[in-house]
Amino acid sequence: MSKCLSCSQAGKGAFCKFGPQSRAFLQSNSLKTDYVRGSSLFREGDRSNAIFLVCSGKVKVSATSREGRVMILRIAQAGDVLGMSAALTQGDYEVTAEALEPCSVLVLPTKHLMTMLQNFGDASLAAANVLAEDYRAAFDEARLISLPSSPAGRVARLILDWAQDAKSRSNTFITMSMTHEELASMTATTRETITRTLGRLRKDKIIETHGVVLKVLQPQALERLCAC
Amino acid sequence: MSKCLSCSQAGKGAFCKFGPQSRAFLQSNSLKTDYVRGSSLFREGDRSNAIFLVCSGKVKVSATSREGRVMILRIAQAGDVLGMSAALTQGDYEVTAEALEPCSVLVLPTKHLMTMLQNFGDASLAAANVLAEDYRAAFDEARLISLPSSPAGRVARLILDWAQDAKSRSNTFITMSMTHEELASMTATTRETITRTLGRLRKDKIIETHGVVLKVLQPQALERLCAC
DNA sequence: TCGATCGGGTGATGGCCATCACATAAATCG
DNA sequence: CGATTTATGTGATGGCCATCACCCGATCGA
Repeated sequence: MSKCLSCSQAGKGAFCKFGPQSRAFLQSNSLKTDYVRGSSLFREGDRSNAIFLVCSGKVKVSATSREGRVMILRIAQAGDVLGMSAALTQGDYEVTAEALEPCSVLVLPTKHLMTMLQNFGDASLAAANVLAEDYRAAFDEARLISLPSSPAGRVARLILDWAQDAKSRSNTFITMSMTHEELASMTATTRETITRTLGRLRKDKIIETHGVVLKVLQPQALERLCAC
Repeated sequence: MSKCLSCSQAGKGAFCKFGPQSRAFLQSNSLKTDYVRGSSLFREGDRSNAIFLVCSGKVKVSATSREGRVMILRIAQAGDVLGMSAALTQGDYEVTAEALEPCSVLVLPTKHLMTMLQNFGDASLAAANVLAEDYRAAFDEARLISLPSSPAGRVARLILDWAQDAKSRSNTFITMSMTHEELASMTATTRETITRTLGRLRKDKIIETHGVVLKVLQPQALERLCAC
């Protein structure tokens, strides 16, 4: 299996599986850029001019209200592509992408993206897959927020999603390297509620935490809490 | 300008602007189907086997929790395409699509969709645009629910979105043909809260309603309420 | 025409959680 | 190492809203 252009790993991302032609095109028309922790790849409202292929590091994708309330949509990792929707519709970025750790990113300007999509079939298929993933992420977020009736339920839902994710990597532990503040932004609640909810789950022996490691003791209890 | 295959209007949907070849392919491989009010085009969890091009009528797109809590993602109309994401990823439908009025729909089986995407460039571009729209709808929904801190704020946000939409059609009125129950499902709140919130907005002379017609008197007041 | 159903309006109540305030722990940095 | 920032924990309080209960009017179907 061919390796991803720069992830230097057999990437699972849609843009990691290009054939020789599209790969060469991507390589010669994109610019590898490094971002330090805290810097922005692009910001909500900026005119879109490129797509971003994450090669290493973690990128926080979020949207902000005028009041400063933040909604975290997802955490992108190696293999993920950011800014596709805005590039295709020639509009503004609808979200802000910010490096959570030092990141290495391939930046492909929109005009080259367009050329690539027109000339290489595998590239347009990959683009469609990227969009489908973006859609799923947004849909899952909407579902996470809408369906559970209470903040506590949303936290339970989030933990269950993580557990699912961990299990898919045959891992019994969840490594949660996010602050309570960030968790609050993902579940449309406040930091204090996150602290209290996690505390209560611990007290009730439903979860167990050791530093960043989180273990679910009673999945059914979480299911009951979120009820969705 | 060529007319949409079956909308019989200069459709604005991505699939309404096909060239002669892709149009002919679509026509000969899809099945025009009518749905009565209340019937389902497809249901959440069903195996995806086709995409649906709405030619006339309105279709409610929603997701449901096990408890029966409903999240309405959007109301699709003529020109909209449903089920694209599930078809492309060969997965299950993640939402339920239900006819709100008698609907006429073109049903294109997934295998023919795939053939079409591989053979016609304009079709794959259109598919990408459909996905981008789906993404925006889900994102907007997540944003609507996440960012305003209170149910009342979300209702205000929803009305503002409608006003925006109406203004883009140079219309000073909003025609709101949805029940309070449905509004509640769109804003993650309850019917009673919708009734009370609208009542209060009326009392405060912020909005005015006459039957299904709604008029915004003080947009700034709504902005202040939702604060996003 | 008359139930039956549905959409809408309203009161009472109680719990949850947002907000404010402050205290501690941990990490970062000079 | 001290000092400052960041992350977390916790109490008190009050308001909003989910829930339950009921009523009314309109619409629909037989």
